[in-house]
Amino acid sequence: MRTTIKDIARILGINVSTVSRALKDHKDISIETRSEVKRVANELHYHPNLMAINLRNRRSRLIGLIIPEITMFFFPSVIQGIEDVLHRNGYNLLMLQSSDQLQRETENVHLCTENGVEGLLLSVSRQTVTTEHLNELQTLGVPIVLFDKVIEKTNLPQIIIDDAAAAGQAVLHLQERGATEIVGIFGNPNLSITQKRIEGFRRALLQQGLTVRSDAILFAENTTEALRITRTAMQSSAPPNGIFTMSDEILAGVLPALRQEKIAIPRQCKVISMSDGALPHYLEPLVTYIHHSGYEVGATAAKRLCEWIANKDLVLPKLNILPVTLVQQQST
Amino acid sequence: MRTTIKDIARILGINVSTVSRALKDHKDISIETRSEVKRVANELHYHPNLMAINLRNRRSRLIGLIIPEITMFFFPSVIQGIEDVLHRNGYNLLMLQSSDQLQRETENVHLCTENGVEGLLLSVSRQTVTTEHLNELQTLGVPIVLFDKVIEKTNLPQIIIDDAAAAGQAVLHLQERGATEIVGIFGNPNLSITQKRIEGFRRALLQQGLTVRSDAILFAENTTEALRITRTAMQSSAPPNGIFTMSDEILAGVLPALRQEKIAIPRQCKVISMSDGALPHYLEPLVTYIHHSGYEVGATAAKRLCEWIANKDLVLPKLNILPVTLVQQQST
DNA sequence: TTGTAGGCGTTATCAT
DNA sequence: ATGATAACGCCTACAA
Repeated sequence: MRTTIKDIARILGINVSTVSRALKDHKDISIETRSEVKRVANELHYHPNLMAINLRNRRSRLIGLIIPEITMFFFPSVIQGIEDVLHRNGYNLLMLQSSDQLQRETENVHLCTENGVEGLLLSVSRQTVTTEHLNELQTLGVPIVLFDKVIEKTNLPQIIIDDAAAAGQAVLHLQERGATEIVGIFGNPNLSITQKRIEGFRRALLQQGLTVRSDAILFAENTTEALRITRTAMQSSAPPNGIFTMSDEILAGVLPALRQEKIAIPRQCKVISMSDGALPHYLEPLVTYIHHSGYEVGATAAKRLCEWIANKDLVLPKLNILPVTLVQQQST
Repeated sequence: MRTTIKDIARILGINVSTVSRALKDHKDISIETRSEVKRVANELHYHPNLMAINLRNRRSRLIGLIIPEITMFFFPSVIQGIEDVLHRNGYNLLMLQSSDQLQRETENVHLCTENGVEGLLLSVSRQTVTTEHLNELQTLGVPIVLFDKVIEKTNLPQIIIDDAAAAGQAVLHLQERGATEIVGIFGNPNLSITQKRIEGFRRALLQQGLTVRSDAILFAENTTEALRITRTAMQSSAPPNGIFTMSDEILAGVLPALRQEKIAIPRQCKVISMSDGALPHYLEPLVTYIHHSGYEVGATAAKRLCEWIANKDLVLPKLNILPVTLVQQQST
């Protein structure tokens, strides 16, 4: 049985309200009483019961985080950014995975509602196209901030990078380095980040007067598929001499594929990726990438959320677009 | 204002207890009342308040997870394993990072106590040498399971791999493949996993009659240090022809270092690592590794914890040692 | 079949 | 300076 303020009150022969106040150094309580109370509290290893406090105060100090899946790419640093900021603001993190399923995402939203989270950070699943499942939280006035994998049609604030521009910049760079036949490999096409990166990619191809091959835009749901699809592309009669990958996950398949196909990088084929800057440094050759910081995305999302919670009247800008930078290495 | 059973009761002109029971299909309540209650509950978007329920039931359905840091290696899959199992058992995950600091770890234990977690999964920081800071939770009878980065001197159950054997197996393999001058690169020496891997490494060297070089055991706190230290080793008058790395994090520095030093792998130097099996497949050449599954470690830890919570009298075995397997690739 | 009342641990309000 | 009490939302004997 854990000690409660009742226990302390009983032992000291005083009232619970006195104990409660003494514990938080309320100035009405005499110094002696305060120290007495604290002494006993210490002896009995008293710890306040947050469930009771939260119930009473109608605050949970809990923030929900729902992401598709914790892979080794991108999300670890995002979570770090989130956890750091939340911790500094006195919030705790309720971590939930949707496994890229709308149903699990919806379940998780329920859980957030029921646990009384004060805010939600959400990166949506592949199957999510509306914000309907967020209504219950929104109705309760719980701030929600989307990040990375967001939804277009919504008024919820979003923390993202300029996906289209980043993809465009990549194409430009490939061209400058001499690539003429460029292929882009993208993730799940339902995601808005995929759409935007495709759009930027395609527009850049056109603007640079580059040929838009029939296989210019390829899709891979994971690393394995990326490997397979790349090999196929390289075995075609007219293999590309420039490849853009929209994520580390895809890049991780592309490089081994090129190796298996004995393609010299960058001589026969140049490679550029979007990345948060870890994987490209482990690969051979070192891969040129458009850097977008997962940590920053997470930290910014958390920061905005905290601001919003602190001031419910605050209207966050709908878009918070983080900068990206080109890091040139050996693959281009 | 969120709807409560009171609201529903008032609207229907019945008692809250009736509502409470109707909501959970208590058989005493008439079918009509039940459906009436549910109808209204739905209309008003009723969601039970878990803070209240938990307070009343003295259960939080919350499991605390404290890890040093969410890096891209190992922990993502561990967390996946944990989340999967907990979700299946109806628990939620309170995620906390210690940033490898005992003080933050202790703070986090407090948070767990105050949030009333029903169990704790802990992978300790570099600075943690005793379980003193867990006393408050243990006193309350909250089950604690350690995993991966554990502490030797404790009775708490631990989910680990056979670290010493794994390191030994690695040495054996290096030798079989022809390495004679073997160096091991290890992480923080305070951690028990480091100690055990060193022990297994050293013992295997001796047992195989291999020379134990003065630089046989090197330490690197992170990828960058691993890179630096490897370059230094390779520049020495007698560079090793076999390297064992105890983790992906270190391996990620070693391979680029060998590349920079223009060392041919495996011809001039063979490389083997312990890994959960992602990174070795991205590197060039593909790296041979002793596979230990992060997912299994996480899932097992969570499973054991749930069993223990379900049956407090259960005495978990102190050690739960998961198997490892050798995956040979091109680097040896 | 439904209602009443007490309590989970805490705090805020009002008294004393 | 301290005490009494009600309330946060829910559940459960026990009573009716």
